[in-house]
Amino acid sequence: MTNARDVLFRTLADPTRRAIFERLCRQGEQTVGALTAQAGISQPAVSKHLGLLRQAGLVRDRHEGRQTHYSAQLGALAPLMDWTSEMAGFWEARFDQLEDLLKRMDQ
Amino acid sequence: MTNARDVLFRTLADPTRRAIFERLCRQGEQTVGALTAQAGISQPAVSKHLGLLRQAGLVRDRHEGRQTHYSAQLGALAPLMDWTSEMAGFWEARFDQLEDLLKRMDQ
DNA sequence: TCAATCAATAGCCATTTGGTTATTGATTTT
DNA sequence: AAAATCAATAACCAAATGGCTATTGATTGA
Repeated sequence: MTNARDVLFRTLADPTRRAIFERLCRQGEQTVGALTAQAGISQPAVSKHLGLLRQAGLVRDRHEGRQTHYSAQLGALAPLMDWTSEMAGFWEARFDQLEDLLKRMDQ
Repeated sequence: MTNARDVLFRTLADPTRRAIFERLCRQGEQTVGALTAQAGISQPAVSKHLGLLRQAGLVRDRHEGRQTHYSAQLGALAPLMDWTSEMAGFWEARFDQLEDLLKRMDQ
């Protein structure tokens, strides 16, 4: 019942987690250590957030020795954009209906 | 510290609440009773969701006798679109940097 | 006027969530 | 080989969240 869109919205809802994702978008690939250094929370907390971001498809990880590098997967934002324009579309459709109605009333 | 964007993401995170907003987008203005009839939760629960949606600027209410009509405020989605394209922008900027680097290496 | 209806609020409860510290497994470094 | 470092996992906890029932206030209908 809980689809990909639900997961996406829920994952992006937390400000700390979104900040981590934003940083990966702005600055590209980062290690867990680098992300922890500026997140203001503990390393395990950061790892947990990264795990959720990965489950949502928003980041991917790359292991290199004992470090793990994470990077943003921008494509994962597509459902978000789709949803937004879908909502905008409904709104416009209703606006057009109203316009038609007014046009008919005018005649 | 908790800005409008935070509120927006947090408000849209819950599937039930988002479904209510979607319905208002698709079908236009609805009363609390109409929304409750298909939400699968109690009237007070629906009212609570509507209260949060209103706080986020996603809906507005209109009182008419003892009924309250709610409608979607599409403009409130702008920060969401802005954020998404901002993220996409960062990604592209880094892509360009990479492209430049490769071009320089090629010479 | 009295009963019925509509929506908001109050008060409560179970679950989820985001954080912590402690530990473990794996890889480097000395 | 032993010590140090990095990131994931485990176990726990407090706070936030989303739901419920009961109630209230306001409006409408009989």
